[in-house]
Amino acid sequence: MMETNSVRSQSAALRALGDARVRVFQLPTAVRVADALREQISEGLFPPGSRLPEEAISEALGVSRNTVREAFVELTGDRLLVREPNRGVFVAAPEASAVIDIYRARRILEVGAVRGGGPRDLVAAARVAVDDGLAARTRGEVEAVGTANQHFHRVLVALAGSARLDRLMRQMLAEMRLVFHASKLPVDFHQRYLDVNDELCRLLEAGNFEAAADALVPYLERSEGEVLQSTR
Amino acid sequence: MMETNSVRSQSAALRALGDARVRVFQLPTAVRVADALREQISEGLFPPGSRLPEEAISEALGVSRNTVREAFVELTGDRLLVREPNRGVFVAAPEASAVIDIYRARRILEVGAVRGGGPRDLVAAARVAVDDGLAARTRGEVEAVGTANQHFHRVLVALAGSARLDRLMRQMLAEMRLVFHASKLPVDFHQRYLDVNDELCRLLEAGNFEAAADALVPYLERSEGEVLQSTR
DNA sequence: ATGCGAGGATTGTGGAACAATCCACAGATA
DNA sequence: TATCTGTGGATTGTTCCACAATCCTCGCAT
Repeated sequence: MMETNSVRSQSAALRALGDARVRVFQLPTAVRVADALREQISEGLFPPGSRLPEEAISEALGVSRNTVREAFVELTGDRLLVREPNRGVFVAAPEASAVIDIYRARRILEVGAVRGGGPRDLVAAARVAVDDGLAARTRGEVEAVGTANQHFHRVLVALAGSARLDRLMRQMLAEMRLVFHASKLPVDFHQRYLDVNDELCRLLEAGNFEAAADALVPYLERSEGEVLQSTR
Repeated sequence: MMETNSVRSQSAALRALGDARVRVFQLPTAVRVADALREQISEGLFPPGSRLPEEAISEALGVSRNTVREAFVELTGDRLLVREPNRGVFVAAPEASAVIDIYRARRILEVGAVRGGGPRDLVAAARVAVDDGLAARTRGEVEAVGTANQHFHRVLVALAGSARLDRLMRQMLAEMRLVFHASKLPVDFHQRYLDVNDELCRLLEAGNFEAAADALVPYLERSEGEVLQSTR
C-alpha cells in the first residue's frame, strides 16, 4: 500500500524522522542536566563565583549526585564552571586575562572566517541577525540586542564551515556572557555595535569579504577595550 | 630559630614548594583516568572504533565505574570517544568529513596565528621542533618525526597567544592521530613535510610572517589532500 | 530467508556509605 | 589582643551495590 509514495518522497520523510530523533531517543540525563545548568548560568541566575553544591542541585533537579557530577565535568570543559579540589565547583568568574585570551582567539577566528568568505545562505543568516538586533533596539529590548549581536558573530565564524570552530565560538560567547554578568556595563553597550554590524553585513552581501575582514579588526579591538574598561 | 633564613631565600623556597604541588595535591582520579586513556588512545593501543566497556576499564585501572564514566564525559568532549546510547562508548573513527572540518579549522588557526606573528621564544620553539624532526628523520625514527611535526604546528598556533586556541589545536591534533591510526599512510608521510617546515621556520626567524602565512595555505591544502587520499 | 521471542550482558541512573578535606568557631597560649 | 591549635560539622571524592532499560545473540517457528 501507499504506492503513491515515491522513493524520493520517502527518503525525504525518513530524513525528517531523523531530525525528530531527539524527541524519541531522549538525551541522557547528565546531558540534560548540563544543558539546564548552562541555560541558567547564561541567564545569570547563578552569578559568576557562585558555588554549586552537588547535593542541593541533585535534589533540586531530582537526579542523583553521580549524574550531577557528570554534568559538572562537561561544563568544566566549557570553562563555565571551575572545580576547586575538595571545595566544590563554582561558576567561572573570568578575569581580564580571560577576556584578552578570548579576544585574541576571536580575532583569529572571525577575521579568518570572514576573509575566506562563505555561502549565500550564511550571509543571509548574518543579515537576519543584524535586522533582529536593529528591531530589538527600536523596541528597547536590551537583552535581545545582546543576543542578536552574539548571533551575528557566531554566523561570522560559521562562514568557515567548521563545526569545531563553531563550537569553540559558542563556548567563548557563553564565557563572554559571564563577563557581562560580572561587570555591569552600560545598557547601550551592544547597541552601539549594531550599525557597524550592519555595515559589515553590507560588505558581505556585496561579496567584499576582504574589506569586511579588514573592518573587523578595529571593531574587535574597540570591543575588547570597552569590555576591559568596564571590567576592572 | 633559623634566623639565617633571609626573607628572600624563604620566599624562593616556598616558590619551589609550590612547583611540587602536583605531587602533593594529586589530580582527581577521574582526570588521571582520562589522561591515561587519552595516552593509550593516542598511542593507538585502542584502535578507532574500539569499544571501551565501563566495567572492564574500571577493574583494569582499579577505579569505580562512576569514575570511569566521568573520564568518558571528558574524552567525549574532546571528540576522542563517541557515546552510543545504551551501547557504550567507542574510540572515535573520524571520517572524511571530520578531516575536512579539521583542516578548515587549521587553515584559519595556523594561518591567522602565523600572520599575526609572535614572540621570539616561540619562534625558537618552532626551530626546536623542526630540528627535532630532521634529527628523527636521519635516525629513521618514523614515530618521532610525526610527533615533532605535530609539535611544530602546535607552536604555530601558540603564536596567537591564546590558551583557548591552543587547547582546540591540541584536541584536533589528537583527532588527527586517530585518523593516522585508522588509515595506514605511507611511512614517509610526515617526513616529506620536514623541509617545508624548515623553510617556514626560516621565514619566521626572518620576521617575515606574511610570507610564512601565505606559504602555509598550499602546505595545508596539500596535506589535507594526501590524508584524504590515503583515508578512503 | 524472515520474523519473533527469550536470555544474558551492558549501560543508565539512583542511592548509600565512608574517608579525606575544608571551614568555622571555640579555646589555649604568648 | 593577636595568633595558634584543635575539634566538630559539612561537603566533596570515591567506591560499591541495586535495578530498570536497552541492546545483542541465538534459537525457533513461520
